Amino acid sequence: MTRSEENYLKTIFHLGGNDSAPITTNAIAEQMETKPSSVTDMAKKLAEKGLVNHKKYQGVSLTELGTKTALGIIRKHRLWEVFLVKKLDFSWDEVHEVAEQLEHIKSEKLIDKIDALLDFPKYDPHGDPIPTKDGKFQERDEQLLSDMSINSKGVCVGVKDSSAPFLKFLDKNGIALGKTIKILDIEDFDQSLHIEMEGNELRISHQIASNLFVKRND
Amino acid sequence: MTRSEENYLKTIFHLGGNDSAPITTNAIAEQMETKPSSVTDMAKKLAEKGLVNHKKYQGVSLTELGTKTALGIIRKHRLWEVFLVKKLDFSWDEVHEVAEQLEHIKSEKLIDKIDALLDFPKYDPHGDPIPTKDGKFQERDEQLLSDMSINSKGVCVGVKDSSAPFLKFLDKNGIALGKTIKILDIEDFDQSLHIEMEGNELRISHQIASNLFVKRND
DNA sequence: AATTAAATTTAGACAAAACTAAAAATTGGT
DNA sequence: ACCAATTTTTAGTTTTGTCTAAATTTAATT
Repeated sequence: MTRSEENYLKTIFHLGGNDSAPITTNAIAEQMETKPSSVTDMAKKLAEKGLVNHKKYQGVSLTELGTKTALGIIRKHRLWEVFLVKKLDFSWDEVHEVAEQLEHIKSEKLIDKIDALLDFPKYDPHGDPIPTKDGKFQERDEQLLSDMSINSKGVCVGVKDSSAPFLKFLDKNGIALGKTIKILDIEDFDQSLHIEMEGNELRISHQIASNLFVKRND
Repeated sequence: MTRSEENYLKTIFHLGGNDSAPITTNAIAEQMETKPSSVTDMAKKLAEKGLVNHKKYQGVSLTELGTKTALGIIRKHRLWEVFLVKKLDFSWDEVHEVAEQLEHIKSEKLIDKIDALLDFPKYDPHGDPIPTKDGKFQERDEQLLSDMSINSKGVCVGVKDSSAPFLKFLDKNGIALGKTIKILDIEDFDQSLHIEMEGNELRISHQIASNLFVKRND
C-alpha cells in the first residue's frame, strides 16, 4: 500500500457512501484537492487490488477489504492524535497535520503499543470514535447542539468541524469536550443560541451549534 | 526535502568522508542497495540544492548545509529509537526498522516534545550519540573491546554493529550497555577473549569483541 | 606510454502519481 | 426522444526516482 492509496481509501471512507450510493470521482477530487482524472486513475488501481468497486461513470465504493483497510488508517490517525495531546501536550487544533503523517507508519506493534500506553482510548481529542483493532466502531448516541430544543441539556462529546480556526474559537470561549451545556433560548431571527455552561451564559451562532455534538441528558 | 533525498544524505554522512576524501558513488550504491547510476542522478540533484559537493568522477561529500541536514535526520532517528525502547518496551534489536520510518516525520515541535519527554537523552539504545538540536555531537571516549589488552577493564558503552542478530546474541549472553567487562585472557591462536562480567566468566570471539565499544576504566 | 580493467556518467526507458485537453457517457429539460 | 450541459474517462505529458546498457573517464599494469 502506497501513501497515496491509503489517502484515497481514507477519503472515500469519510465521504461515506455504500454500494447503492457510490461516491463520485468529482467528490473525491474536490475533497482531496486533485483532479477527477487523477481519481479515475487511482480508482482503477484500487479496483484491481480489490479495495473498491468501480464501474465506469458510476462512482466508487469501498469493498469490505477496503473498508477494513480504511478503518485501520483512521484508527492509527486517531490514536496518534490522542498520543500527541495526552503525552506531548499538543492542543487539539495542532494534531491533525502531524497525525496525517504518522498514520502511514507501518508497524502493527507500534500502534498496539501506543494504544496500550494511552490505556485503549475510545475517542480522539475531537470526540471521534477510534475503531478497534478488528475494525469495529463505537457508535455513540449523539446529536448536534443545533438540533436540540430550548431548556434541554447535554454534555459536549464531539466536534463535526475539526479545523484549527473552529477549535481555537471553542478554546477562546471555554467550550470543551465534557462540559455540560443548557440551551436557555433560541433566537427566532437567526437561530443563534443563548446557552449556559458551568454557570456562565454565552451566545453562539447557529453555525457554531451545528458543529458541536452533544449527548442529551435531560 | 523528499524521503529519498534524506536517505541519501544520511547514508553519505554514515559513510564518513570529508572534502579531501569524498565518498564514491559505488560505495553509496552498495550501502543503499541501489545502482551507481541512480546515485549519480541524486548526487546532481543534491549538488544543485547545495547539500553535497560533487565533481564528476570524483565522488561526493556533504556541504555544511548537508551535514546539518543529515544530523537533523539522525537526531530524529535516534530519539525515536530511545522513545520506542523507553516508552513502548521495544527491544534494541527491533527499533531500527520503525525509526527508519519515523525519522522522516516533519514536525519540529513533535521531535522537540519527544526529546523533552525522554528527558533529553544523550545516547540511543545502541550507545550512539544523539546530535543536539544545533547539530553538535557528543563525542565519547571509547574504544573497541578487541583493542584492549589483558587485565584491562571497561564499561560497555556501545555497539558498532547494530544488526538484530548481533544484538540478540548479546542479549542471550547477558551483555548489555553499562556492564563492566574485564579481559582475563586473549587466545593467541584466534584472538578470542576470555572475559569476566558481573562475576560470570565467558568466552567471546574476536568478531564479537570488535563490535563492542567500551570505555576503559582501569 | 599504452593498454586494459574498473569505476562513473550519460542516454534512454519505465513505473507511480499527478496534470491538461479532448473524447465519451450520463443526466436533465423540453 | 433529443439536445445541451455536466460529469467522467481516455490519451498523452510531466516529475521523481529508479533501472539497463552504452559510453566515458580514471586507475592500474606492464
